[in-house]
Amino acid sequence: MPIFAHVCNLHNMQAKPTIKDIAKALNIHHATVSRALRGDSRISEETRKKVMDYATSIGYVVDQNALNFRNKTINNIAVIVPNISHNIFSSFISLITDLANKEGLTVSVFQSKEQFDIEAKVIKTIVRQRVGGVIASISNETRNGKHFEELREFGIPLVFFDRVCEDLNTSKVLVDNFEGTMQAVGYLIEKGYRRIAHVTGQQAINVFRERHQGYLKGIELAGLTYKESIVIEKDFEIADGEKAMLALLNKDEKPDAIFSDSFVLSAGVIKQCRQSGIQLPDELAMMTITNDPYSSLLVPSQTVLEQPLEELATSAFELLMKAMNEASNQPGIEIRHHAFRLIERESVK
Amino acid sequence: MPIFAHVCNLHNMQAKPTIKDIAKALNIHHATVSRALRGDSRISEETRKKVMDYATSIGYVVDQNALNFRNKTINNIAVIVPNISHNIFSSFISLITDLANKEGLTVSVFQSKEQFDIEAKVIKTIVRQRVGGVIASISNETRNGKHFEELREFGIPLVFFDRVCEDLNTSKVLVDNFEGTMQAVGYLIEKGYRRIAHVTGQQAINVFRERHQGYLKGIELAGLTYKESIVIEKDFEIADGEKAMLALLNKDEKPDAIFSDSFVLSAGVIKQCRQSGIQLPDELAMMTITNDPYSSLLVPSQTVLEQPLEELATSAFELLMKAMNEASNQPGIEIRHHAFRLIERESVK
DNA sequence: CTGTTAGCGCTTTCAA
DNA sequence: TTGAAAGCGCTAACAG
Repeated sequence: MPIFAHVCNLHNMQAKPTIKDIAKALNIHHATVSRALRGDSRISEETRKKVMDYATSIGYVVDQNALNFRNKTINNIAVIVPNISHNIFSSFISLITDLANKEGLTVSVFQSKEQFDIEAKVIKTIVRQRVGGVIASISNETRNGKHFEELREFGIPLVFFDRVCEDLNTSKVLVDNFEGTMQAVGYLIEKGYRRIAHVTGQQAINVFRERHQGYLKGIELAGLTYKESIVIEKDFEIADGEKAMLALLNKDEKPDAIFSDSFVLSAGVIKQCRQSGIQLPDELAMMTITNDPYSSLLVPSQTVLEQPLEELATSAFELLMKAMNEASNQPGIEIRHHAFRLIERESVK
Repeated sequence: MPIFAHVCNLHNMQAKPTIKDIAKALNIHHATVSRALRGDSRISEETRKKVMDYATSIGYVVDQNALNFRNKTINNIAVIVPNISHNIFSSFISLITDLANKEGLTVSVFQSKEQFDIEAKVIKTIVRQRVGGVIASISNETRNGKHFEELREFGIPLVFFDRVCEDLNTSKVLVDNFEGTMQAVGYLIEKGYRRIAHVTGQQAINVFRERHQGYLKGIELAGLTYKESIVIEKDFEIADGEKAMLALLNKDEKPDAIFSDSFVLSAGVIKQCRQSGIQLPDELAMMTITNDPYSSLLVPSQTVLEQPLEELATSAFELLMKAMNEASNQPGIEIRHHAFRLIERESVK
């Protein structure tokens, strides 16, 4: 239960000047003030200047809430991610914020903490807020998109990125997980590795399933037999990477390369290798999805498949703007795919 | 110039049910509906149930915008940070988001990108939005808090954290930079280091100035003479850390320990050391402010002064709530200090 | 060029 | 226990 009031009470604050205050002071009608302020061409230059000057002098600032309310317009969007503090999501939010602000939109952030219940609650909040649009990446626990339907009912456009609800007919921004992983596995094989293991996530989530399928395809294409994978079910922590590596080391046949679906997991793998005395990259090669700012600082520096975050954010924002500027009866669904970029470093020899 | 419309046009979307729709369908007055929905005790149980059931059946959701507008209340807060994607800030935002959502408040995020002009623009946007309150950490370029004054004029409470405007009489949440750094330098001296250099930021910003003063005090207390510092003026990048280290190596007397004000800078220092063949930690000890999730993964793992982020976020949020629930004529300013926590790892022997 | 009027969705007096 | 009326700040249609 909230320990503070739900909302900020502004009743006893000094009154902020409104167009009516300006109108009264200048002996004109507040509609005229409104028009002058918005630069309506029919207003005389004289009146316009008078209004502008007075408005500035008393520190008038338009009330965006009243404006939105009156016009049935909304100037903010919501971003829902599993975890705001994870670099990939905070970088994404940073990019979206810049794009949105440039368009006069503000950005509200929400996180599901990888929990379905929180995600559902967040959506309810967003509907109440009547935001203009939503960009979302789903939680690990999410199995279908029913809870997102309410957005559509309220005409709130929705764009998914990266982790998506496949059962929902909305715009989506995706990375070519299957292709990328398959090629990455091919790259490792080309470099001479033969026992490649895959550390991945929930197979119910599109990104991890596609990557695993890409991994299997890559192995199959090369006619190899070794395939081992460790699936981390919950949120990725460093400890999960350690455990995954330990599990792989305890198998009869040990891997000579790891393909990891996350920087955090790779960090754990490295940690475990240090503890187990495995020499990197000599005894074990590593390849990771996502180019974290610190991928190049690990020892050995990590060869990665970089997600083109800027492209993802730009696409997601463009698709959302498209949806927001369209009538709700013209869906205008679009699905965009972006390719990974291979960055070669020391973790693969 | 924006390439999209500034706002989302909802005119041609299906109408969302309002209390009037419910009233009409049930042949009662919309005021009654309003009361029933909010559980007003004067409404008969029969009417209440009828209204509730019908509201649910047609998917009625209160319009928070209209509510805020009508009640002159606001249920969202803004957070301004230099850069959303920097771990310390995204972690902070993550914590604030959780606290705020628990109170029924949403969080809008803004970033200054370390630029004064953007910071000033962001504040104007926030005033227009009439948010309920603001939590901010200032940009490297900010020299005074004049541009924040408008918030006060509009009765919008403001709480600073970490990097603050010292000329502004607002609530602030601070870390004991002077004390912490002084003690950290003492710790290094105790470990036998005698030539400790400081890699820091803009001395106009409270945190960096206080840390540098703490550094100097620590040196002075031990009666040492070596003091070298490199000041990074702009946003911290890995390259800045590299350059700083290079500069220190080119001095006549080389340091035997580095005290770095940022994880990113430390990352650069390590990189440069590798390039210059400096053995860490044997030839050079390192100590860093901020316990990044990856501090322990660097080689050598980094001994750090951890900022108690959770405490900072909790304090900042509490102070903001306090300010939001008070009349604007009762300032209720409070300044809270939090201590660093020393985490010993391998970078100091 | 400017004033009048009405109303967005909701709550809150004041009556009944 | 419910209805009627007013109004938050702003804009837009209509009139002049």
